[in-house]
Amino acid sequence: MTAARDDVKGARGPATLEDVAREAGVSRALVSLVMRQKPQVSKERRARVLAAAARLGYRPNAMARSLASRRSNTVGVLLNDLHNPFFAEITDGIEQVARQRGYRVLLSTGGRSRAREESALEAFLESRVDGLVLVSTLLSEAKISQAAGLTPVTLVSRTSKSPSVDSVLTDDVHGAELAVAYLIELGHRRIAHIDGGRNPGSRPRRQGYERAMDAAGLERLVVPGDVSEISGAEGAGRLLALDEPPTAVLTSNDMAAAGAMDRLAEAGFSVPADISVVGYDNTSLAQMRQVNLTTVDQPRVEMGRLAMQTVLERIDGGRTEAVSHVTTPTLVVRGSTGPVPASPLARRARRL
Amino acid sequence: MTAARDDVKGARGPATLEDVAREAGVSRALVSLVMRQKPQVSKERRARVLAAAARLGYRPNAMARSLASRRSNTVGVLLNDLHNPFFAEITDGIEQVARQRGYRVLLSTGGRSRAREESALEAFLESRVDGLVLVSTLLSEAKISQAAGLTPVTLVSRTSKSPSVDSVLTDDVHGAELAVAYLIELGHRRIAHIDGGRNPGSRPRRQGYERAMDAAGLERLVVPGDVSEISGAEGAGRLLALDEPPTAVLTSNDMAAAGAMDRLAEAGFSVPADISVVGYDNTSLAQMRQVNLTTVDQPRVEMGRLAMQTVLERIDGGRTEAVSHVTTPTLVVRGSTGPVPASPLARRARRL
DNA sequence: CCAGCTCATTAGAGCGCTCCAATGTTGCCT
DNA sequence: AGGCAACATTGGAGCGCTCTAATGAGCTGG
Repeated sequence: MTAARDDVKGARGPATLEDVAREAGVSRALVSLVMRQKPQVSKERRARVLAAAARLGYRPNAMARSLASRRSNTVGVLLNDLHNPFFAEITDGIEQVARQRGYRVLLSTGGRSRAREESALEAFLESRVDGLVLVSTLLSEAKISQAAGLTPVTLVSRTSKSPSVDSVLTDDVHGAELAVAYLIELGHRRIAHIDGGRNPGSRPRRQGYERAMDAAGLERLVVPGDVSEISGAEGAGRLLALDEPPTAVLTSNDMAAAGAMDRLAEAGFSVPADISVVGYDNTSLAQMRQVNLTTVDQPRVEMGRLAMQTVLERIDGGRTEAVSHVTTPTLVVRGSTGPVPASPLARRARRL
Repeated sequence: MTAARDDVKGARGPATLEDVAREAGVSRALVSLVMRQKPQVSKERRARVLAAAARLGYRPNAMARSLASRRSNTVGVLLNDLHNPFFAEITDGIEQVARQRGYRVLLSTGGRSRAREESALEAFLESRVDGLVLVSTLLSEAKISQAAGLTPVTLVSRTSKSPSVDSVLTDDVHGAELAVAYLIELGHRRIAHIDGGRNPGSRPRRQGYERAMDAAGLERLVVPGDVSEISGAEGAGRLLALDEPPTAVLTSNDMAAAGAMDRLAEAGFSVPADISVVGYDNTSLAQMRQVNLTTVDQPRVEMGRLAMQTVLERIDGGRTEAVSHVTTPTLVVRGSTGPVPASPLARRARRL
């Protein structure tokens, strides 16, 4: 009845293929065939092996399996920041495809630190994952193409010159342009941008902002920042400290926008009556009614799916030329934007 | 200059220990010793090996290493829901300790689905992780103790009768009592609870609610739900449809609270003027000024740290008796709660 | 000057699995 | 009845590493 292990030379860890073979009275190879669902096994043998395996509570050792087969059936996913809902949504897409294709997904975070991303990457490489999806990674070009030399790599929200790296992205320049164009349409002239720093995606977004401002003949107003709530708040603080604060702000992502709105509210400004705010990503955060943020949508789940498909094309399909999928962003108008206030100067005067 | 590989019988994957040994003119064992930073290696040899390894771009194969050493130096972390910031914060704590103790963390999500959690657990078990942290897991008692029989398991926000499973939790009964007591103090009598369903943590929270209501001689009002924004919104909808809606609501977590507030706003109710809302977890969500949610704080990062420490005590320290760390929740009062409205009936009349 | 040590180094046997070539076994056709 | 497919099954050689016990070198002391 009982486990039927612990017999030969005492309990030694979990049951192995060999134990199952002995228990079923067949060869190790046969058990291996059964475990891998190979067709060329007779019904009776298969049943016998399965029964023996169940009796012993056998669970294949993934390491041994990968070592021998040289495939781990696993794709590593490196997430820039677990706190940003954007990454959860990308991951949803990744997992959908992985599940349906029988792949395993292993997640790791960089915590918005390049050093931590590097060590996570190293760990994935040492584990010999079959492929890698790097989402908004902070990793250097060099590290990325080095990794790509070892295993298929797909970048999400980030580009690479390397000819062996695929990518899935959104046309962020265009996204930012959409946002700025909309603000201009609302009558805003003094439109600021809180930069996203060295985060991938931030550069094209700033470029889009600049391009749209230039095209409209408006003066650029960029303050440094990154993609966290804190930095959004700081950026807003900087803008409010100006002699002539902007009437609208485009941030580099939704979290920064939330931080900015927070700070604006704290300073007694009302959004959008006094100042309009536009985010980027259309994460669940932006969708909350309390936040109700006008933002630029990226098809996150679809991007995740695409990324997984792309990496699998190299793993299974043997594709070798780099591909780059670029999706089109759309503006989602919500309550954080409104017409330019009648007299911005009056407001400023009030504050003095 | 170049890679110096691809020589013997063509390019065959990444460099191995053996390649390095050959390159350095030493035995495989010596290279192994150097790689594992063992002290008993002479300075010159060590340098020679390191140089050879660098020259070949050698990267140890984690699978082979684990297979041979029977340790993976990796702890698997199973997260219930990547979308809930609660889990990101727990993970922060886990990673802090892992990093400082030289352990590797592998993340996996259940996506709030028991089946998916089961397959993620299975994957971890097959990979022979050295330990497991299950955060708010939906897994059955049976699966959990089965897993615990194979590797150290620490539960976060969940209990288990199994004598081989450790846990880190918050006194949720007390937390919910705090919240209800506060609402009562504000004058509320009609206080509802949107249940968290089968999610771990939800039961004690409901019990705390019930206990506090009973103690105050108030009538319980519980509607079903779970821990998502959607369910919070639905729960709020149910409550609003009552003949006599409550003047205050305690939800099972912050996300549900956000959903509920969303729905209340949609229905034209103002929070807290018409109705007070209390969440649970004090996640970053609750802290946002736009949400500004009164909630029950759990020391999330500390809980994550504790969980990792606990699992490492079994792995490294050899502890075998189960331990259970219970932290104390505190109420964080913010803007979503206020005194009971003067005439709740008037408001109701207004809606008819 | 060599026994007796210490210490760096190495050979070799696994770890648990996959995979290929080789070995039965059965059935079918002529 | 003999021969040959076709198929199920197996032995054994790895996969890349660790670990133990054994080896060899260098040193000390009597």
